[in-house]
Amino acid sequence: MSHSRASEDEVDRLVAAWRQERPDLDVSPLEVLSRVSRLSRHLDRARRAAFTEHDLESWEFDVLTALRRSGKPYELSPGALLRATLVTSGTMTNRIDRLTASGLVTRHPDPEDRRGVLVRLTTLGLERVDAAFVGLLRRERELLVGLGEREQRALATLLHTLLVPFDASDGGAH
Amino acid sequence: MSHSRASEDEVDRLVAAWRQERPDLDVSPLEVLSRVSRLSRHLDRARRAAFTEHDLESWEFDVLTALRRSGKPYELSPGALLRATLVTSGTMTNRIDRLTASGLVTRHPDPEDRRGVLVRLTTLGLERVDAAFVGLLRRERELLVGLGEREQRALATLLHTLLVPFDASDGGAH
DNA sequence: GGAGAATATCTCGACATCAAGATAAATTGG
DNA sequence: CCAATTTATCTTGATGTCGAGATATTCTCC
Repeated sequence: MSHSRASEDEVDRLVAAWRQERPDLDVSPLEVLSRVSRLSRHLDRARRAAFTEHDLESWEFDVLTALRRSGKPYELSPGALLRATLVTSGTMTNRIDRLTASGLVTRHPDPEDRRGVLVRLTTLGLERVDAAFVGLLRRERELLVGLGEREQRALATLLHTLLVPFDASDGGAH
Repeated sequence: MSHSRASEDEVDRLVAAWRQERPDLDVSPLEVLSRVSRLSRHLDRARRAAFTEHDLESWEFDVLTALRRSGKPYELSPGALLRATLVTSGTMTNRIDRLTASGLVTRHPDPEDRRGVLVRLTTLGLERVDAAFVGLLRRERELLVGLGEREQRALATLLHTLLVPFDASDGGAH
């Protein structure tokens, strides 16, 4: 059985080059993980393009969606937000500052913990993130046209397996 | 047939939350693409940790490996390097400057094009990148233990399909 | 109930990246 | 063979992120 591929991607070339230069090494892990990295890189660009239509930066979208999907009253602590977005606390403080300045979120003291703060989506923030999310899904669907429904599910499952060890434990970056 | 999953990853939680909040939307693209992004993020961290053992930063490794796998005389133009690493030209200039300062590469005029420059790996650079590459492969293999050989190939093929549209066309970022 | 550890957030300085534009050389067409 | 365009690299300024440490509050447990 031959699994002929329509054409090469950059990782095919990269792996072929390594096999030439280091035939003593098994570079097969790159077939998976270099593709993940490179695809993520391309995705970032596509996402950025999708968001400019809605006057949002990628980092803004990441924070706003975390709040949006938490449900009413669209409110989370900075700590919860940094765990959701995989950035450090200093970065999150900065992001919240800027989102506050542009009127998309507000900061409130946590009534149950005086160390804490709660970040809440404003009406404007809610509108923006909902619009941008619909646009993002449309673009993402386009990126996936090469795969059938069954293949998409298979891919999701395989990625899931790789992700569990990371997400099951704590998550780092504080 | 039931494909029961051992446990949840963060994307399972994220998708479930969206289905609760926006049952009108089909968020299935996230099952694939959010996993790609998050996995890439975790990978970056793992790679960073692997490289510190060899006194290298991730960005240094990216440039040095591109040179390494190009074969003797381990020499590429800045333009070729930026296409290989998906960064902009300003970034690449900066990287080459710093790699030159730390003695891992040298810059030479291109004998065939006086606009051009060739970046060449030094002996030190070659040693470092070879050592780091072996270390990286070891770590990456550990990250893939959850998948059998057959599954890894399937995953690579599916990712390949998504990647081709990006890599077949030009690649952007100049 | 008090000392010490843990937690939550913020501050600040260093730094890598990007985007846009500058410079220089090569290529193309008339 | 010259002008216009394209290509290759570098420069510059703005910005987002990280990492380490500061501050304030809560938790643990003796």
